[in-house]
Amino acid sequence: MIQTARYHHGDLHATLLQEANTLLNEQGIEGLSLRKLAERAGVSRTAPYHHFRDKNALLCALATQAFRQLDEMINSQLQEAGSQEGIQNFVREYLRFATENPEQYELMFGRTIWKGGEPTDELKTIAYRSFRHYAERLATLLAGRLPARTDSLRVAQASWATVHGLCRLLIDGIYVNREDIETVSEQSIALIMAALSQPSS
Amino acid sequence: MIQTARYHHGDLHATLLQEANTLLNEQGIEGLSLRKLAERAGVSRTAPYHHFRDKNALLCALATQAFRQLDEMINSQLQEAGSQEGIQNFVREYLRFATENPEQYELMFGRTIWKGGEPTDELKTIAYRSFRHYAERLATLLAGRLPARTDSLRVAQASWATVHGLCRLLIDGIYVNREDIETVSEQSIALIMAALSQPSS
DNA sequence: CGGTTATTTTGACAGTGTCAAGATCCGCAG
DNA sequence: CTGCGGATCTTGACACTGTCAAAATAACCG
Repeated sequence: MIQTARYHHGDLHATLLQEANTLLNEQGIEGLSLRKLAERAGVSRTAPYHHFRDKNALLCALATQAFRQLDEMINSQLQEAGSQEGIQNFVREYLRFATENPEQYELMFGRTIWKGGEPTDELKTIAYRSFRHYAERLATLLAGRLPARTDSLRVAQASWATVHGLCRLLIDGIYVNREDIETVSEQSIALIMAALSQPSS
Repeated sequence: MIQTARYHHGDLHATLLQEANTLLNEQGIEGLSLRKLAERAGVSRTAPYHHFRDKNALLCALATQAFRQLDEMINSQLQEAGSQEGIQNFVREYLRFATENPEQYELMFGRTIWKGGEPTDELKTIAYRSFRHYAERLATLLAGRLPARTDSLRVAQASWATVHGLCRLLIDGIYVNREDIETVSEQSIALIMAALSQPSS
């Protein structure tokens, strides 16, 4: 895509991203080191530094990719089905995305990027866009059906928190077993749906 | 408590835990290194290894402490107020606990312990106990008011996921700003309450 | 007092991210 | 075609991490 680098290696930039992704999925975020990555790409330890300012930049680029994927999923999922079924399908797809790519999800929403090293502007943009698409969709769905002093943005945040929290519990294996995914997911969906149908004070 | 260690240092075991806690709160989990810790305690780098098998054991002990604190809070919060107000107060207290001690919360529920190094049996026990106390309380509250084929355990997991998810978003600063805590918290509480009042299929 | 044991230290090793300097190679101006 | 500038890559180094082995020290118990 980007026309950089067809010198020694060919296209290190792309190779690094690709190799980093497989390394991430194989060994998790804590097993992803620049030196291992460089070795896999067949270059010296410091070669990646000419394509990414530091490790944080590499991780942000990786997360950006994943968010683009997520954003696509959100859009295609929420575009059709004007009713609440669209939301339900979105939640199911979101959970599938997270549980099938736990390491990517961890990278996207984990503290490594958002607390440790500052997230790139590009990453912040795409990350917020995903949420905004969901929030906007929810807003049109709830239009006029919300009691006074209830912002649809808040509903979007609260419901996202529900799904996000479930993902974290599932991925890290806390309080929710892997085999209970189905049941708990449906219960969480019911939780959100109840709030959408019967918004209380 | 444990009668070990009144030799050279006095009580290294306790000192390490204490100093680790302040170091955790000061610099976060990624700033907590055994060497820094040892230096603060005034001992050599490898001295801690005679009180904790490895870094993971130290972190687990730290998390265990925090969970004991959380469990106490849960019990005192859910004991009184038989109605739903008890739940509401619990959620508010939980959010306060997490946002006031973000590093501890991260340690308790973060991937460092639950994914990276295996959690201690002691930690697993106390961690699950906290959740169980909440689940049991919720069960008596929902007794008889749940539609068939709806397990109260699932409701407990789903609602915990909501609060947990909100904590993560708040702490890591994703999608929810620090200044929106109040509003989003109330919205999340409303979300849970709606589900408790009007449990759908 | 002496020996066993718990505790602490020193030395070392592999691994990490990152910087500084030098080497190498491509593309483009002359 | 030649040579130069800049992009790309490598080597060497530094500080930091967790952890092990072996030696040193101090406490306790008989």
